[in-house]
Parts: sequence; C-alpha cells; structure tokens
Amino acid sequence: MGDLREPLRDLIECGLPQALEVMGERWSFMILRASFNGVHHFEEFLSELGIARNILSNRLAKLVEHGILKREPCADDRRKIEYRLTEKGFDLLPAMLALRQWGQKYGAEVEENPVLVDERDRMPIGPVSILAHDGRILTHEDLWLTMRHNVGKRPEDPGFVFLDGSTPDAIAARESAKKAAASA
Amino acid sequence: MGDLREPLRDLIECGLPQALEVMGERWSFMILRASFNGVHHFEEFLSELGIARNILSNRLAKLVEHGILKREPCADDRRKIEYRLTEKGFDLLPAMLALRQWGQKYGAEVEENPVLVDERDRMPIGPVSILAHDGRILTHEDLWLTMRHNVGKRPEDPGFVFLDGSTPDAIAARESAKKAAASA
DNA sequence: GGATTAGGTTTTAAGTTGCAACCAAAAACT
DNA sequence: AGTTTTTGGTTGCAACTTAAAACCTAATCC
Repeated sequence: MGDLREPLRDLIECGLPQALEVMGERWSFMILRASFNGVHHFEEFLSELGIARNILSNRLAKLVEHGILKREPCADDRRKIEYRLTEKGFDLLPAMLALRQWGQKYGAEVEENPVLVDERDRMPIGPVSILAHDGRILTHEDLWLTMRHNVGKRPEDPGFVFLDGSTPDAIAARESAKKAAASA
Repeated sequence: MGDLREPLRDLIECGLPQALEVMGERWSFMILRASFNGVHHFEEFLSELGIARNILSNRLAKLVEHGILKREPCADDRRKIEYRLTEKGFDLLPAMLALRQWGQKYGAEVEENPVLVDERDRMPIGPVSILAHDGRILTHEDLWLTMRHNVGKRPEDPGFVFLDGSTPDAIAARESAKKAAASA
C-alpha cells in the first residue's frame, strides 16, 4: 500500500505528494475538522461524521501514525481513548481553512457555523492568504513561476513564467526542470 | 458546562464537504498542481503524473464539470485540447500552497522546484497565513471557536471555546477570576 | 496513402469502502 | 456478584473505485 505512488517519485519536487499521502485519503480532512471542533473520542467521530467504524479506525490509526493526532487512553475512564491534535496537526489549520473558505465561496450557501474568531476582538478571521516576504497579500496575478536558481534575478532573465501560463515559456520551464532533475 | 460545547457538535456547517467533493478525490490536487505549473494537455498530464489514462480522463472531466478547469479545443491543432485554470481554479492556490508548505515542513527534504516568486522582487513567497481583519497573522493559539451569534461578544459570554479543545470551564474560571479581580 | 499523435473508451484485475455482525475490556446498574 | 451497557475496536463480505493494458477515432505529418 505504501508504494502506490511509485510513478510520482520522480515528480516529487514539492511537499504536496507527502501531504496528500495522509490528507489525500477520503475522510482525513473531515476527521481533522472534527478534531478542530473539539471532537476527541471514537464514538463522537462516528456519530459526527457518519463514517463506517472500520474506516474510522483505519483513518485514526493513520493520522496517529503520521503524527497528526495523538492517541491517549483516558485517565478517568479507561475504556475511552482521546484523540488530540499534535502541533503538526494544528499546522494543518491554514490548509483546512483555505479549502473550507474556497468551498464556502463557490459551494452552497451554507452559513458557516461554528466560526473561528480572533481572540483579540472576537471578530471572524479573514481569508487565508499568500504573503510576500514583506507581508503584502499576493494573488495569483502577482506571482511568477521560476526555477530555484533564478530567485531574485531580474525579470529580463529567461525562465520566468506567469502563473497563468504564457504557453511557450511554461513548456520551457518544465523542460529545464526535468533536465535539472535528471542531471542532479 | 458540558452543554456550552454541545451546540458545536450538531450544527457543523462549512464549505469543507463541498470543497472535498472535487478536491478530495485522488489525483485532483496533483492535476491542479500540474496546471499551476503550466501543464495544459492530456498527454502532458499523463507523462507528468504517471496517472492511468482512464482516471485522468475522468478527473479532468470532473474538474471541468466543477468549473475548476476549462476545456478548449486548440486553435492550431484540432486534435489537441487545452485544459486551463478558471478563476475558480486559481482561487485554489492558497489551499494548494498551504498543503504543499505543510508537506514541505514535515515531509521530506526535497527542495521545491519550480518556485513561486513575488513578481515585485522575484523573491520566494512567504507562508500561507490566517489573517485577522486588521491584517495581523494569527496562529491557532489566537483563535476561538464560537457560534455565529456570539461574534464580537465579550468573552465572558458563554459559547467560546479554545481551538485546542480547552473546556469551557477553563475559560469560565479564567474569566470569573478576572471579574473577581476587577470588582475587588 | 500510411504512419503518428492526441485524446479518449473498454475490459478486466486489484484495491478500497461501507455495512453489519461480532468481540473484549471497563464501567454501570441491580 | 452478575448482568447490561458503553467504548473502541476487528472480521467477513458485497459494492464501488482505481489501475494497466488494449483498443478506437479523428487530425496531422511525411
């Protein structure tokens, strides 16, 4: 089961495949969301999500295995197990919120509830954003795609490509990426 | 006490399930990433991802159906089809980057390539972040979970819960300690 | 005209998911 | 003490999804 993604190996030049190895599975994000909403026990997840017992068992084990949740027997009732987010699990919050906000924007008109609020003023959080080094909010129109060795160079240099893909350059960029990977 | 968190259990409405309907499928995010990297044609996706033809066909159709990609016959070569990101597709960039950055942080020691840079200075982008209304960067420790009708209310009101699952009791205790101090 | 390319579909095997039943340990009830 | 209930599983089996390979059709190249 572990080497299902063989063909991706040569493609792994970013963290996405690693992230998807756990979070790409069905239910993983829903379980994560429940965790963020204060669900901690097996039977709670079960009734909250409507997932099958065996699948839940399997997913929780995988999330624990990957260090996203930690599994601790309850002190007061030793039948109970507590599943809690680790720091690594909490670090998935931006990813989950970004997905959720996107779903909210384009999906049905469900009114999000409960809501995450800023502790400081108890107002809802803003959109999850891509920030520049100096803190400016960037959109896809502000971004270029380039090989690592071009970072910081002047835009007249070759190898910069708009994110929305000026076609010939995009191909060139991909090809040089391939060659770079091949020669490395 | 326990029922402060009770309402959080039942009415969990948010955009996540909608988002996962498309993007929760295997390969969807990898196809999206390829799109962001300038891949536009069927055979390109095929060799780039190592996905099976039938699955790719199916996934592309689904992404088109959901308005994330648009499918256009090529003008110059009428055998070719161009798959391009729509605005809705571009809007998935924060979600994809957040996931990718998380995978990068905890996953492997792969050096990300190609890289997204800020058009302004051609420097790599910063982390995808949760922003407050005033632009401050928030972490999970700065966030509370509450029902929509509590937005903006003072924290002494019931219904605020820490994201890390601290019991409402803890908040109540903390707040009544504050009140006691204030009135004394 | 014949080979090749692009983008599929079909077929069949393998893997995954979901339901329902079963199980064991700890706690609660009587 | 003995039975019942709760909690967190596992097992077995049917239904569905994914994968690999072969096949198909239209357009383009030579």
